[in-house]
Order: sequence, then structure tokens, then C-alpha cells
Amino acid sequence: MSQSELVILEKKLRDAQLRPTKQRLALAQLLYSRGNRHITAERLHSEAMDAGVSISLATIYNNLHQFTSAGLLREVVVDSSRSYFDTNITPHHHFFHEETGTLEDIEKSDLKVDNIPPLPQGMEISSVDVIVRVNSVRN
Amino acid sequence: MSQSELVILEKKLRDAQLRPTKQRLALAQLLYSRGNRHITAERLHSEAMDAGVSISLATIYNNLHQFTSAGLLREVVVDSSRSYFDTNITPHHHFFHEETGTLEDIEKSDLKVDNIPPLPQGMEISSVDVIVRVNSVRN
DNA sequence: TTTCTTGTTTAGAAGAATTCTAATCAATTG
DNA sequence: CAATTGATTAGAATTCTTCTAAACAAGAAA
Repeated sequence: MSQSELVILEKKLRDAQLRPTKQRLALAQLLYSRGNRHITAERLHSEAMDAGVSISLATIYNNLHQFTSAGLLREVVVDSSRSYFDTNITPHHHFFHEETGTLEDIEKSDLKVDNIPPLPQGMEISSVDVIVRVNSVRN
Repeated sequence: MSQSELVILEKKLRDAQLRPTKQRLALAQLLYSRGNRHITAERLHSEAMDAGVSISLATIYNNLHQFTSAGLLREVVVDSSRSYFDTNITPHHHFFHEETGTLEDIEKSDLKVDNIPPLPQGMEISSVDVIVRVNSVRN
């Protein structure tokens, strides 16, 4: 991990009004230093452990939610049994591999959603989420 | 509840290879005698209680899953904290009212999804789920 | 610096939704 | 009817997530 990378991550946290604590910086590194990721709390926790960073699961959850509120992460709802957090916060959609439980981005420009019916008075769209669930062909 | 309605529900269960037990018939009534519904296990349980049908929560879960496997229900994943089951099994999409936690159908013909990128070799689409999350406009 | 304030982290308990267990019970079959 | 197989049950167990309240660390002020 280069020094300049740490400085950038620290600024990212400060800009989001989050104190750059040891734990937050470690999480930010795991999240943002390897390209776009889709990750669960448990998985992030074990990655932190593997990286030798001691951090409690409660802190992982706290921070995933704080990062999400701050617009640094986005929660993707694809599986009723666990929450996935996406480091790609630009508008886009997902492939969900049902067998492996993995997500893959679909760039917004690739996919078009048209003809959304009119919304009731006083309502506005908060997001349009498309999930293309895929499986391997069974023979 | 008319007699003929019960006979129809019983046939529906038999056709799905499910024995028409007292509990299943009661659930089928609650689910299919009031138009399309989007319901959680807890909610269905309290409706059954209110209707004077004694049924355990385990049985509710068992049956919701059996109905789903049999194609009599469809699970909709919109909220990471609970599962919704939809009695409308035709292909369609949903509005999700974030404030109230309620779902509303969007007919498939109303909405168009285009330009899904090519899938990796050996993969096939299992479903395409569109969720339009809506909120009331805040002043 | 040192001190103060406030935000953060922590372990473990608590909570909520769901699934499991194994005993009882009910529907169907012969 | 008796036997078989499937369904239901209460409650325990599991899993994921949130809460609690005490200890700690970061930033601000002196």
C-alpha cells in the first residue's frame, strides 16, 4: 500500500465527514484498492482478519452503513438472506449468479428500461434496480 | 367462502402435488381469494390467526416455500430484512414504496428492458427483475 | 503538550427472521 | 380399517444484524 494511496483514502473519508480512524482506513483500503467490489459484511470481516487488521463485526456493520449514507457505497438487495455492498456508486445494474451468489455490474449505458408507468401523485423515483438472475445451463 | 371456491383451491393444490390439508386450504384461501397479493410470512400468520385458523409459523414457512417451488407463488426480493411472496406468477415487475414497505405490480407489457449484455458461455437467464423504488416527494 | 469533548470501537448480549428437530397427527392407499 | 407417507407442531437452534454501555482514540482548545 503506497503512502499516496493512503492519503487519498484519508481525504475520501474526511470529505464524507468520517474521521479517518485506523479501522475505517483499513476498510477503505480493502474496499477501494482493488477495483469495483460487491461484498458482504462477513466477507469483509474475514478479509480484514486475513490482512491482520483487528476489527469487530459491529464496526464493519457500522461502517458499511455510514459509508452507504455518505454515498461511498451502495447497498444491493439480491438475496433475502444477506446484504451486499457495492463500491461502484454510479447508476448501473447487475447480473446475479444464483449458483455462486456473486454479482457482476451491467453498465447503465448497456441496458435500457423504458415505459415505466406513471407514478401516483406526490411520488418520485428513488432508484430503478434491474437484476438479471443467471444460472448455468443444465444438461 | 363458497363451496365451489374451496373445490377450486383444492384442485389447485392437488395439481401441484400438495395434499389439501386443513392448513394448506386455509392459506390458499387467504392468498388467492382476494386478488393479487404481496405478503410476508409474519403477516400471513397473523391473518390466519385473525381468521381463526390455528397454524404454526413453521407451517407458514414450509408452505410458502412449497407453494413457491410448485410455481403457485413467487418470491420477490426487495428488502434485505424480510421475504415477500407474490401471488401473481405471471412475468411482471414492481414498484416498491420505501416508506410503507408495500409492493405494487407493474405489468410486463408496460415496461421494457432492452440491451441486456451477452451472457458468459453456458449461462442462461433465470429471470429479469425490475424494482422501481419510490418515495413521496419531500417538501 | 495536556486536557476536554465527542465520535468510534468493542465484546457480548439481544433481536428478528428463518430453519431445524423429532414427536405427533392427518390424509391417502391398499 | 390399517398401514404408509406426508404434514404439522412447539420450541430450540441458527444466521444475520443491531444494540448496549464501557473503553478508547481523534481532533479542538487551552
